[in-house]
Amino acid sequence: MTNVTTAAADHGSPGPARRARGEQTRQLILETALRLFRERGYAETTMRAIAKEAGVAVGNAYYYFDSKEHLIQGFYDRNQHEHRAASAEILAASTDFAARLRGVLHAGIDVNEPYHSFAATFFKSAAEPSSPLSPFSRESSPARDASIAIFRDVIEGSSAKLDPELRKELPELLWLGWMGVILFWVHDKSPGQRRTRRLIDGTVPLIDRLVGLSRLRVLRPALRQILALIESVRRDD
Amino acid sequence: MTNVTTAAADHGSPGPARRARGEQTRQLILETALRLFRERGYAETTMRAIAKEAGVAVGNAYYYFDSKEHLIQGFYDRNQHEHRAASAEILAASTDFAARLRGVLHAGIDVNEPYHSFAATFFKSAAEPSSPLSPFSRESSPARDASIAIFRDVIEGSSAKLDPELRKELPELLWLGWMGVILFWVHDKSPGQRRTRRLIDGTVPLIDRLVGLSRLRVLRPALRQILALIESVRRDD
DNA sequence: ACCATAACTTGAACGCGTTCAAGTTATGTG
DNA sequence: CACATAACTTGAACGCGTTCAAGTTATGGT
Repeated sequence: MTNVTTAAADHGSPGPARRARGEQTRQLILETALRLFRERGYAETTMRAIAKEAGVAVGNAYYYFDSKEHLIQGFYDRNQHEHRAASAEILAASTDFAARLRGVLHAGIDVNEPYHSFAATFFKSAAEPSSPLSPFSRESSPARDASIAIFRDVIEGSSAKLDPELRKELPELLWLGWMGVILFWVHDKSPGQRRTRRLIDGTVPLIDRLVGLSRLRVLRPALRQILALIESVRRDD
Repeated sequence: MTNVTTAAADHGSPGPARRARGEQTRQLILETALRLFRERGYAETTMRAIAKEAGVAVGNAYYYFDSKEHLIQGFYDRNQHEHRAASAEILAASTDFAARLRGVLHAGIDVNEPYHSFAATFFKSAAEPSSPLSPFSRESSPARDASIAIFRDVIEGSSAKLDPELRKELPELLWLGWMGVILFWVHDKSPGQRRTRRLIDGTVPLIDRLVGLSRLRVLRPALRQILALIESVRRDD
């Protein structure tokens, strides 16, 4: 809200005439924070501990990050990139829609797996609608768009033939499903989160069949109805 | 965790040889808290303010409630009862499955409507898997079971004919869908949350049709596959 | 009636996230 | 080179949720 804070928020995208020192300190604080989160958990890591470990004053951390929660955004960005990279390999290997979708979903779980124990701890931050960490918030729209783009790739590069109207909506729908999988995963306490794996393996064939059916003329009215529903619910914010 | 705290937790179900004074204080604190939440919002209401307004020491509130979040459970219970009462009227009016389901969902939104602005504030508490406020937690299983029972009534009292296997699973599935509607509602900033209303009105006919289709012999294998998926995902915790 | 014990109540104190007025350091300009 | 200004850094202080040792009050057994 203050001038200082607004200026600090700009650090996200490195401008042209930016001092190097600031970015360095920012990275130092972020990496120290993520390391301590991994080692001790989110709630158990205090801002004082982060500052002390990074060798700066506690107020300095608040110059670069609006709050403790905002440090998590760095974690999101990192995992997002890892998911994209892991997905690229899978998408290069096959053109079968089901195989592509299944691979991308499993890759997403793989990437997040090491953080399962403390992902739950800060997941609540993401659930609050007003929080900038919410996957539906404006502040996470870059990350959201990047994530939706992965699912667009799943469809575009696949040999699956589907209704053109559905094709436009499907990436966002798959992303929504992915959020559901994440929600399930966070609550999944089974060893290795194998219930989440089973959920993916069981759901993908159903989606695959449904998507294939979308071109049948008999089902056209039903499909239009569903698409109209989505459109009507999306209207006005 | 301490003896005192454990004893306090027992107050939820009034024992036989319980002192009246304690229950009175408990109610006083809870009602004061809910009133202040409504007036000022959850985050803006401090435990000190609740204690002061109720005329007790702050430590006394912690004798009856493990934490500030636990005060919300009282809010849940109250709304749960209101939903049940509002649903009873609707369920007495019609035996049509779609009308019953639609009515119960709208009634649920009606009951929660006055609290929309601050429901979002404490919704994050419910999203954390480890939180006792999570709808999936063991501590909320009584409230969850009561909520599922409403959807069982929707089905049992309806004239809809459906596959017996599906009939067993459907109440819990509808409850899960209801949680999804609530999640949508919490994020819904449209005036009067009319997008949520549209979501309900658009989804209910689809569910109705799907449920009706469940008895068709051609779709039997697909249905069995879905039920098997649910079963496999439910296994082991 | 008496007292041991459980039920209840108190408020100071702790550690936390966060703020901010005051400092220090680097940079671009004359 | 000097100096005004923006960038950065500091740590004490604030209000919060929560804890707990110490009190007070009511109850059941004798």
